[in-house]
Amino acid sequence: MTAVTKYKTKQRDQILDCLIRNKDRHITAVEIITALKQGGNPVSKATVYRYLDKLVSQGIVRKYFIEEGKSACYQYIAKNEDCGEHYHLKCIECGQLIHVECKYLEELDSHVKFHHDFEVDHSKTVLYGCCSNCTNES
Amino acid sequence: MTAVTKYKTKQRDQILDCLIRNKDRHITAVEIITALKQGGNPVSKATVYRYLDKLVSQGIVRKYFIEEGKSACYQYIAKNEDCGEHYHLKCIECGQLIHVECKYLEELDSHVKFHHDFEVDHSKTVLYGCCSNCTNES
DNA sequence: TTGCGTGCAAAGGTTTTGCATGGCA
DNA sequence: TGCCATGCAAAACCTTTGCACGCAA
Repeated sequence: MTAVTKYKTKQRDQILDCLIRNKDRHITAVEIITALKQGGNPVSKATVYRYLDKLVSQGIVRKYFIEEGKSACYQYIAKNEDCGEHYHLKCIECGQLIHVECKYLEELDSHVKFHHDFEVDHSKTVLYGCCSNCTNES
Repeated sequence: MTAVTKYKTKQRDQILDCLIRNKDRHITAVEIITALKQGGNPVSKATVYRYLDKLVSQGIVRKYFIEEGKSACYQYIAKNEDCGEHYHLKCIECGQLIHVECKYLEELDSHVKFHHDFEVDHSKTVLYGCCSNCTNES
């Protein structure tokens, strides 16, 4: 967490809007850039990357690395959803992010903590795999 | 799984050796290239990447995408250790990768599968957090 | 001898950075 | 007015690919 966003600008509104419009899926930086350009409000690459970084360090947006090391994906986290406390399942196929509120998974934390001496950071941890829809289709 | 390794070459031996020497941690392609160069047995980038791909598709080496989307990490999987079955904990501070063989965590799979209808892919999943050493230091 | 493997260089793609300009507060 | 934000272009990186040559079997 380096600098903090101080100014409100048209570009930042655009970027955040785009993320919110796609809050039910993840989206790459390039997709954001393309979408804004097509929408008639182009924003430069540098600005998009710089702002995304800030949003991530502020916890407003989550960053994923799934596409074979290629490009990072970003997804807006709604403020009222308290994502710090639960686990996330991310479907590799469709990109769906599933929020899981589950006692069993919460116990996982204490298990890992006491038996493996390791403190899990939920904000950075995602269980990758395949959701039921995608499992059935393939 | 595309092509299969047919020839045994000096370069391949070097690469595999390097992976085995570092079997207790993950290592990037660039690190392998550098190590071999410094060891007096340089192997070209292309060869390293191409061979790593093969090793991965043969299941001899595992590929991770953890380092902030930058470069992929590779780690040799000893044949008798069935790494497909266990979880990985990655310390955000020191970068240590911890292999966890644990019944509790194995149960996690079936739990997630039956209760949340989601099939976890171990090869892509890493639990991020802080190991005991780093927790104590900070 | 055959055909896979290697090396080099170039290309491809994503992300970062330097620097001058623009614009919010 | 003072900074921060933006845009552009260039650079930095990692990885892939084309092609000719080398070498294992």
